Formats: sequence, C-alpha cells, structure tokens
Amino acid sequence: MSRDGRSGTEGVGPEELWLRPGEPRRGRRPSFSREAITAAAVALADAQGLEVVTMRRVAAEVGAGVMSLYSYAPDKDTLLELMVDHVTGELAVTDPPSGDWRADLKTVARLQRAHMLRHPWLPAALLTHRVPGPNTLAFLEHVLAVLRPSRLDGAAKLEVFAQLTAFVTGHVSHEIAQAAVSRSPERTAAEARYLAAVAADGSHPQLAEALSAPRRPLSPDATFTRFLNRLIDGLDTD
Amino acid sequence: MSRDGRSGTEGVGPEELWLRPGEPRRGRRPSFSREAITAAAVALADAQGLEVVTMRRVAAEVGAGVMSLYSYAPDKDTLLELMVDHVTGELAVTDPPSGDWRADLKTVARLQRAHMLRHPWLPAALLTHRVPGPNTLAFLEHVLAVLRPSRLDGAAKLEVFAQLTAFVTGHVSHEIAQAAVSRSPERTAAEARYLAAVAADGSHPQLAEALSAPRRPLSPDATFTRFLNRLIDGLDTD
DNA sequence: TCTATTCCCGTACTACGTACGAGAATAGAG
DNA sequence: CTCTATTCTCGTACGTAGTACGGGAATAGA
Repeated sequence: MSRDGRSGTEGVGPEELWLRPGEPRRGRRPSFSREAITAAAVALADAQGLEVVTMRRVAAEVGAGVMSLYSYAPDKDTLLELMVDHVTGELAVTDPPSGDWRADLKTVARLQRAHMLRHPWLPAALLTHRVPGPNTLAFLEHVLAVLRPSRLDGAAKLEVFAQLTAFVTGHVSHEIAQAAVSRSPERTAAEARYLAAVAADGSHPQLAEALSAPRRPLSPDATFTRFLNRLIDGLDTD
Repeated sequence: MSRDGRSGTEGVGPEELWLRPGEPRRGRRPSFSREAITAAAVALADAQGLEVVTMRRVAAEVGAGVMSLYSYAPDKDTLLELMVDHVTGELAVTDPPSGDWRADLKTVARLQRAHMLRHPWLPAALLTHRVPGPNTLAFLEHVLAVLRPSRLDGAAKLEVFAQLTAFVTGHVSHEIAQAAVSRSPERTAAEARYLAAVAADGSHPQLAEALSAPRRPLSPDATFTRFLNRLIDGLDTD
C-alpha cells in the first residue's frame, strides 16, 4: 500500500485523499513530499501552462523518478486536485467580515479574480468537479461567514458561493483567452483583418456598425467590477 | 498543398480557415468533406465526451484513414474550432428582436444554456480563444440586433455579448460538473460523508450550520434564471 | 497519352499516463 | 546484530495520443 490510503478498485474518494494523516511509522522514509511535488507542479503550470505539467516533467523538477510520484498521488488527475487546493491556500483571509456582506462579497470576488489571473490554468482545472480540500473549505467557511448577515438560508448561501465562483471563472476564462490573443500582434492583426473582411461584405450590418465605433479600450478591470456589482447588488432582493 | 489554404510556418489564421471557398478544380476528388468529419466529431463528443474525440476515432467513424483528416483540418485544435462553429449553427435565430431588448437578451442566454447542456463539451472547448466562424458570427449579429434599442455603444454591445457568454459558460460548467457527480450515487455519498466529517469536527461552524439546513433542492433552472435576471436588469443603468 | 495536381493513408516517431515488479531503505522482533 | 515485514524508489515496458513523411492512386488539362 502506498502513501495515500488508496486501496480498492474505484478512484480515490475524498476521504482517502484529504482526511487521516499518515500513520506509517515503519519502512523506508519518504524522500519527497506531497507538498513539494504539488508546489513544483504549480510552479510549472504558473510559468508555462498546464500542458507542460506532465508526470515526467514534474518528477524531473523535484528530482524524483517518474514513478515515484505515484506514491504521493494515485494519478495525474489527483495531482491536479492537489494543485487546485494548494493555490487556494493563497485565498486565506483573516480579516473578519465587516458586516456589509455585499461589500465583503465583492472583495471576495475581486480576490478570486486576481487569484485566477495569477494562476491562469485554474479555470481549466476547475472545469471538472473537484472535492473541496482543506484550503478550499477554509475559503468557503470565510465566504459563509461573510454571508451571515444576509437573509439567505444555508442552501442559498452555498448556491451563492458556487454561482459567484462560476461567474468569476467564466469572466476570467474570457479575460485570459483575450489576453493570449493580444499578446501576439500577429494574431491580433489577423483577427482584425478577418473581422474587417466579414464586416465589409455587407452580410453583417450590425457587426459592421459596432466595429466602426471608435473602439475605446474598456479595461477588463472596470468591466468585471461593473458586472459584478450588477450581480451582487441584486442578491437578496425579491 | 492541402484542401485548406495552410501554407506558412505559423498556425492557420482565421482568413485561411474561414474565408475563400475551394478553387481546386484539378487532381483527385475529395472522398470526404469537412462537414462530414466535423459532424462525426461532434456526434462523438456529444455521445461520449471530448476525450473520445481522437483523430483515429473520428477517422474510423467517417471511414477514412487517420492521416486523411489532415487534408480537411491542419490539426486537432482546428478540428475543435470547426466543431464549435458547427454546433453554433443550432443557435440560428430567425425571429426578429421584439424591441424589448432585455427580454430578448434573456431569451438568448437561455438558448445558450440549453445549447451548452446539449453539448456538454462546449464549455471546455470555449476555454481557449476561438475566432468566430460563420455560424458564430451570425449569432453575434443577432445579439447585436437585439441590443440595437439599448443605449449601449458598439464596444459596449460587443462587451455585453462576451460577458453574457462568459457568464453562461461559467454557470453551465458548474451545472455540468454537479450533474456528473449526481449521476454517481457512489460519489455523491462519499462526498456527503466527507463533508459531514469535516463539519462534525467543529473547525467549520458556518459550513456545519449551512449543511444542517433542510437542503431543499434548488433547481438549476431557477437558479440560472435568478442570476441572469440580476445581471441583465442592471445593464444600461448607470 | 502524358504530366501536373490533388488527395489517400501506411509507416513511424515522439511523448504521454501508468502497470509491474525488482531492489533499497527502514523499524521492530528475536 | 540479524531477520523480516513494511514502505518507498524507479527502470522498464505497454498502450494510446498527435502528426511528419512520402509513396501511391486518382483526376484534369495539355
């Protein structure tokens, strides 16, 4: 049996993964640690994107043989799960809620956005359902505390948390994709030429008109805040 | 040179991919078609998820050799792009805008949600930036027409379109992930046990309280509508 | 009929996730 | 100290990806 509590034939359950620390006080001592491996994987993803996070690459980064990783996580998907919870640790908030839960919620959302922009692989990693690890639970706990003064019941609070995260994820995904294009003048120009060509042939009058406007910049930051305000200010009011 | 206009060393640009039809009136006649290949890939993804959409599998489905696909799309990523635009064809709306642009916009969003639920691989495919193909452009054109009566300027209209899509994508991603868990009683039970254990140890009082509530169902449909209304009703008002 | 062009696709290369199992290190029992 | 059970390490190897390459088949105009 390996370091995690994996045993049966089905995938690792949240209980095996997150609960019960290690009791093995015999046999060879581990040369690495889940922490170190996870951190290395996160560093890789931050620097070069999720696609370079391969078992071989992570192992090399840590100085381990490839197969050694499997003593710390049963498969790559689980490693991703560990990565997500790892970075969620950065969202730890110690300030107690101010009492103005709407303002606090906006702060939370802004934190999440900044967080995802710092770890641009997060939206993709969050696409498939993840069981909340300790850091994610701590963050959830904080959001629930923020929502305490609201009139929402338990289920609604959890729903607000999920929806807010979904909103931020959707927004940031788009923001990141956009930024990726902007980073390449080549692609930006090609896309502009393409859209201009489409607008020019007369079949898309509305698009032509929208594109002909002066095209002021519209900072992503301001846009995010605007939509966020819409969403939150209406919460609790029906 | 192959069927698409690919030539240089950089990736396919939108112009090569979407504009100019085929002029090749010589040489062997194509045995397949971009349409058929794309449709087969979509059918696969709909039925069994994006991960079974491999070049080998699609080729087999169509009755082609694997490498033949590369005459119709320069790489797998482009095939994904074709798939996205292909299904976006289903979003073609012929009804003219009613004049109540908020109501129309809500209709559009509901259409998008239904669409993504029917093609659950869409959120993942939309994560990386896609240049809008003809069907996507037609849909965009419709949304812009819907927004005509609003006071928003061109850039703002485009922004609303992007944000709305991002919102729906975020929401549906979460909805799909949730549904995936619910489909397995095994996983659902494991997760419930895990959360109960976490709540029981006293370190997460807010979570414990939220979980102790009667847990009424909260249909995803109603939740979506509620948040959507928040977002749209506030649009144009500042 | 010849030739240029276009498409078809078998072979093969690299890179991935990971199953298997042999060997190394360690802790307790005798 | 020695023996043994346990735990971790990792080389090898298998199956499956995406796709580069290039030879052969089909077609259209000369």
